[in-house]
Amino acid sequence: MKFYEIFKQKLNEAGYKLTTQRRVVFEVIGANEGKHFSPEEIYDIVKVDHPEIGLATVYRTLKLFEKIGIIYRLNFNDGCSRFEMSHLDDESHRHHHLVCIECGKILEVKIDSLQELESYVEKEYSFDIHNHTLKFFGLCSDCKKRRNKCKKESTES
Amino acid sequence: MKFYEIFKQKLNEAGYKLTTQRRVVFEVIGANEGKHFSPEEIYDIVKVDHPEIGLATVYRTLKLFEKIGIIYRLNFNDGCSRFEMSHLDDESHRHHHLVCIECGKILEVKIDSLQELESYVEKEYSFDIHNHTLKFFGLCSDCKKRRNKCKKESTES
DNA sequence: ACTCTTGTTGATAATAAAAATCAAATAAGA
DNA sequence: TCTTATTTGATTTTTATTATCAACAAGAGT
Ligand SMILES: [Zn+2]
Ligand SMILES: [Zn+2]
Ligand SMILES: [Zn+2]
Ligand SMILES: [Zn+2]
Repeated sequence: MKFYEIFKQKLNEAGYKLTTQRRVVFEVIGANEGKHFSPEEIYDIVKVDHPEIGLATVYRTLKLFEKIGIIYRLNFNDGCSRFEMSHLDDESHRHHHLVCIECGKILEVKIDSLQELESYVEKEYSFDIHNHTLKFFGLCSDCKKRRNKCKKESTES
Repeated sequence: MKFYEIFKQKLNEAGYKLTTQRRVVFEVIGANEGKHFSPEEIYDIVKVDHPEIGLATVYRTLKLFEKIGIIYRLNFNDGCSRFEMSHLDDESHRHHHLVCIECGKILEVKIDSLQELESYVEKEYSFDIHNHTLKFFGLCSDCKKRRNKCKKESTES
């Protein structure tokens, strides 16, 4: 798969080193499409073949991957962040999530409308929609201006 | 406003008492439409007129309000839950949020499309969309069945 | 208004996710 | 290989949220 090449490239572009720990975490997430792992869950999988890797490193790595656009951070209101690979080679594949308020099961939806989507989902997945949430992440006009003016003292967050 | 009457009714229907603490928290949220307060922020406002009310009560009350549908819990990935009044008398008013990834500012969007919405937002708000998240909350087919069969031993979560 | 019962509260301790610390280890370029 | 800035593992710290529990108060019935 070429995901790995893109991953290495993104790391490099951002000025980060390719370490064993980062490669291993990347592989765990990449090998589990459709899953939405928490840091602890990823840590448990990583430990099997690499017991020397620490939990703190998993947290750090996930934060870094999110920052450089390798993964998405998801929130299902279950007390922790969850992560999935971002579709590096096809950004249009961004999918939506169905969260069961009873059993917590998470289903993925591969289409991108909303009005149609709701009725489609209710029928096709036999899912009773109680609520939905839509968020946009981006830059407001103020920050676009500010970002253009002062590109100098850009330090890490 | 009739919000308060609906609030009292919902509390009553669910078998909860109307306490001073609950009334005060309700008033703080109701008097701040367009805001998205964290528990701590609500606590700070509540304290001004009611220093006897404790933080734990604010957390408990918010959780209760969410459960009976008085408020929505929002997540902007800033380390805490945030809350806003649900539109009790007009459910169709559910709005969407613009979250600036730089300054954290939150803007509200009052329309309900998505494809049109994206281009509308980019122009009208001069906002660069980097990402969006859509979640549906509801019941999957399995749980609908299960819920129909065993409505007996329904205890609190 | 008084009582009784049960839900509720305030103060505090307990949890748990995530971040910070820091000496030791290591990737990557010369 | 050597150098050096980056990264890591183990651990502690931080902080949002929940649990605990005795004291308290809402609301139904008298
Ligand atoms: Zn997904
Ligand atoms: Zn379910
Ligand atoms: Zn809002
Ligand atoms: Zn901004």
